[in-house]
Amino acid sequence: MVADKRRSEQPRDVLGRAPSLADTLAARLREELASGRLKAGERLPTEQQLSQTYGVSRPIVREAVGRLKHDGLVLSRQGAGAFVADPKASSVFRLDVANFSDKGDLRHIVELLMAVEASATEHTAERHSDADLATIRARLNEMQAAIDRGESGVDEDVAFHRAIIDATGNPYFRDLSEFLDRRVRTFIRTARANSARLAGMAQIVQGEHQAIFDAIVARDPQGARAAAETHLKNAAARLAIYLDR
Amino acid sequence: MVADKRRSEQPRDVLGRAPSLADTLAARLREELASGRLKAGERLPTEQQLSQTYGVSRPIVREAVGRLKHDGLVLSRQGAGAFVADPKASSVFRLDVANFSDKGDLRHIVELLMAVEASATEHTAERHSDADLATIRARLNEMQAAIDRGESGVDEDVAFHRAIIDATGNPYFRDLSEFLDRRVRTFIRTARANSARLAGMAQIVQGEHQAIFDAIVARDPQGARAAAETHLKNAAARLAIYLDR
DNA sequence: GATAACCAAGTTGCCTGACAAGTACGGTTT
DNA sequence: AAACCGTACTTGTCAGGCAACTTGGTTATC
Repeated sequence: MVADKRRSEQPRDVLGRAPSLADTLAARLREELASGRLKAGERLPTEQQLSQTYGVSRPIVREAVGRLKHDGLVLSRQGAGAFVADPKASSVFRLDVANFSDKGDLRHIVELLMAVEASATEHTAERHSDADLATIRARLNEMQAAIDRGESGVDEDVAFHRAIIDATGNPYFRDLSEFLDRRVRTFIRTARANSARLAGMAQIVQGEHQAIFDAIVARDPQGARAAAETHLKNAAARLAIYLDR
Repeated sequence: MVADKRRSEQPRDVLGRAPSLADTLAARLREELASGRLKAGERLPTEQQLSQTYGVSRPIVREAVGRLKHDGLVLSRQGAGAFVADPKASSVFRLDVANFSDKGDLRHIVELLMAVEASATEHTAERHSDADLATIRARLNEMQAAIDRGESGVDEDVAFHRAIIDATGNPYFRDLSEFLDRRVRTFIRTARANSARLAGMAQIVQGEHQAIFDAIVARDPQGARAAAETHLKNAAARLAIYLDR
């Protein structure tokens, strides 16, 4: 495993990256499936045919079809062929956040994040263990310590929310909100970077955190949900400020 | 950005399909990344090295790495190599529902479904158009018609909820709840198949639908959320009955 | 001596051709 | 008519090779 010394030179994938042939072919086939020209259970053209139709080699076709298989859209049997999978039976879900810079898109993401986090907070309020509570309290204190040190506390902020979500014991909540959180909060982080009003705002955020924590301690699900919702709503509002500049 | 430890790549024993080499290799590499032996920004071994290390041909390595690229875990630049992607920057999320028969897993799924649908219903109540409302009403009537014909109305049930979700205009709500819905409701459908108490229950369900619809019409977000929550909670309870038998 | 142009090795992207393993279908045999 | 079998077809895998691109060091130039 050779280490790359120039870590700052992380390749920018989003822009400038020419899509590979397999990528474009996979996209076209996906379109073909979505359009309904190929129905569930039907057989796809053979790799040979596909390679001729689209003018690429068979390994490329294999790679493209392999992705569809990976995403649960097709199934293949050696010797028989590849078949369109029944969407009802598909067990994988794929979420693509393509154009994150788009403001409408960001709003949609935040809405989903709010739905998940508010519900998770509610659940945690009604079924947390003592150990869960101790962890959450520790994160809350760390956030305060970061603020006292004059830092933004964004990382501690994330950790606090994550502790709450983890306490639900629901891996789907955990994974989904971790993903959404990362997307939204890295956005916030970069947006905040040039801001001067950092210190005061962090303390306001902390106050909202305290309200959430108190409701959890009191085992008050409704209150916890409400506190989480206002917190997230405020966060979205604060975010909007930076978006408009 | 991957959601699950129970990767579907390894034990695809569902239909007896032996996992392909590319599948298993992809799973091993994924493990390698998740374990942290390879950190973000580092370069992966070359395809040549990988093919020697794991004793497979280079096309197989390409296919495996291609899946990691597809899932946003790896980025590659022609001539330079393949690099571990920064999870923070990853823009794809993958949700794997591997062992759906597991009861705990089903509960987690239902919890997520409830979170998404309740929030979506709330949003629709506060910002629906007349056209949205007309569509939802149509679905409600179709459900009633199905019940009057003595059918279970499961399809119409799904369509009703889907109309509400669509009205939010949030594609992430739509896609996610469609996926979860499909998983849960096909389960319900098969569970219900042998049940005799079908007719009466369908009418009860319809009553809950009516409550949701009324709250939406009244543009009462809180009421809509509450109605949706009770409906989903009841649905989960009804489901539990069939699970326990 | 510092800087710019350049070259060679290494790497991924893609291709052709081939063989093995498994499947489907039609013809043959019983 | 039913069971059997062989052949063509399809996917899974491998080997080797060329083109495009990146990188780092070397050489040429000022």
